[in-house]
Amino acid sequence: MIERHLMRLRARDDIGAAEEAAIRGAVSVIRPASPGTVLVRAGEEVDVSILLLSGVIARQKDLLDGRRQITELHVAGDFTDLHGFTLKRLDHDVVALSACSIALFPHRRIQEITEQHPHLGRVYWFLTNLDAAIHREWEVSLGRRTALERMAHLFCELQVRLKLVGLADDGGYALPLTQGAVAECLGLTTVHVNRTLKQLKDDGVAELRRGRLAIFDLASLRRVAGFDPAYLYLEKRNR
Amino acid sequence: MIERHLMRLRARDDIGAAEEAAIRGAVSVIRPASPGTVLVRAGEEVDVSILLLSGVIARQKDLLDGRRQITELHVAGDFTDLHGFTLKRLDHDVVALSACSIALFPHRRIQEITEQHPHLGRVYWFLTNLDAAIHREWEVSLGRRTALERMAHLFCELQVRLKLVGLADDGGYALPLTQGAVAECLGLTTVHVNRTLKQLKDDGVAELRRGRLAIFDLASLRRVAGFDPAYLYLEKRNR
DNA sequence: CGTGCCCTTGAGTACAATCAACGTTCGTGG
DNA sequence: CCACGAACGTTGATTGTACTCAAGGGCACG
Repeated sequence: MIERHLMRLRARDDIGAAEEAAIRGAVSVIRPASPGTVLVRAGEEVDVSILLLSGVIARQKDLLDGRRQITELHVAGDFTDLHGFTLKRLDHDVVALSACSIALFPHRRIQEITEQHPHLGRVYWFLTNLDAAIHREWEVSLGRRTALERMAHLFCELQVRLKLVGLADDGGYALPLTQGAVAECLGLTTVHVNRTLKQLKDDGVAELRRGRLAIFDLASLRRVAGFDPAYLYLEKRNR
Repeated sequence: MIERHLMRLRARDDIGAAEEAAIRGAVSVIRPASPGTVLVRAGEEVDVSILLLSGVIARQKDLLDGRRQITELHVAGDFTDLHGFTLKRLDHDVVALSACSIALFPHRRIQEITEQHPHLGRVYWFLTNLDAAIHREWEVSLGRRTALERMAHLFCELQVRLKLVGLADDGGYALPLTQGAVAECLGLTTVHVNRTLKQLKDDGVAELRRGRLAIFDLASLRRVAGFDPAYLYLEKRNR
């Protein structure tokens, strides 16, 4: 249930039995969400955070004239809005991009955890800082990478993050996104995403079809992207 | 000395005398930094965080071929790398863009603070989440805003952040950046920044000259930017 | 008073956007 | 089971914003 979340934590930190119990005890409601559901609206006060069990969820920001940017994608095991614990309201929407299963984590319990399990509190602080590191890498993509590089970089990032929770291998992974959603991640138009996907496919690198990314050649994909996973902080940390 | 930092904290939260004492007691060395100094190198292990007392500091990421993106600007009162406390090493450089004065804040003291002053711990967690919110807004700029909108938006953001610590008013503020540095913030080239600045000036909105941004018409600047300061979380929070 | 950095402007180019049309897939109801 | 509609995907033609390349000007500092 929250196994993928624990996998994600344990990839980087030792989590003791008492800490695991605290986490398990904090999770309340579990429920499904269908594609397109807005789970949290920007500006709205929040007193729970959402733990994503399966599916893909986006953080997205809209401009008044309809332009839209997705600022981060979330996969199974991620908190989609742990930062809401300190921010109290979000500056962005949280939207299900595919069929999802989510669990709710009341902020009251997060506060208890930070006070009773300081190490676990730091682990959760780390998770929000990891989201910020991902934002920074996306800023680099949006500001300095070409369309092809951006796309390849996104696919590399998701490959690593999904592999960490057992949902990807070197040959690909489930990626239930429309080309429009990919465009909103990459700061491009749907049309240009379509052409860029075609180029990746024609070059024998990867192909996105029917909700699955097939990676023909992971080394090529990483080369095209100029991918360095350091920003994902994959190494194990000490207490 | 760390007055601007306290101003920044108190703009959003009540900070008690014991908390203030804990902060003051944690700050060790104070030293200057000249323009261009790299204060922290990406990948390097860190055990202190930097509190900026005056000047402008950038977080910047470089690609192998020399392309560079600044992911956030810091002004007096900001921590430039509080996230280093949980990340242990940074995914970006920290670079002085102007003459600066900085104070060092050992991570050991941050850990003590979070354990002895849980509320203050949450305030510092909040600060790192605020940086993430700024990153998200920059993603929107880089992905979806035009050059003119991006530039106006950056100038609006800095106006608000500097006003909070008493370093800006509606007529402008000191902004000791080269056009090249502005370009690295906005994902543009120096040449295009020069032309976009000229447009802002010719339109009677604002002018950047000799290290100072003169704002002719703040309302116009905000209109051009489509600026909404909600992402800066300016409202006072309760414990 | 020269040297280097930064700023400015012009001319030509390219990457991605826009506009437009058509094709495909999938879910739904008849 | 098939017909239909809507959403998603594909392709072509054209336009435009921002990049590149290039050269000259201003200013500060030694």
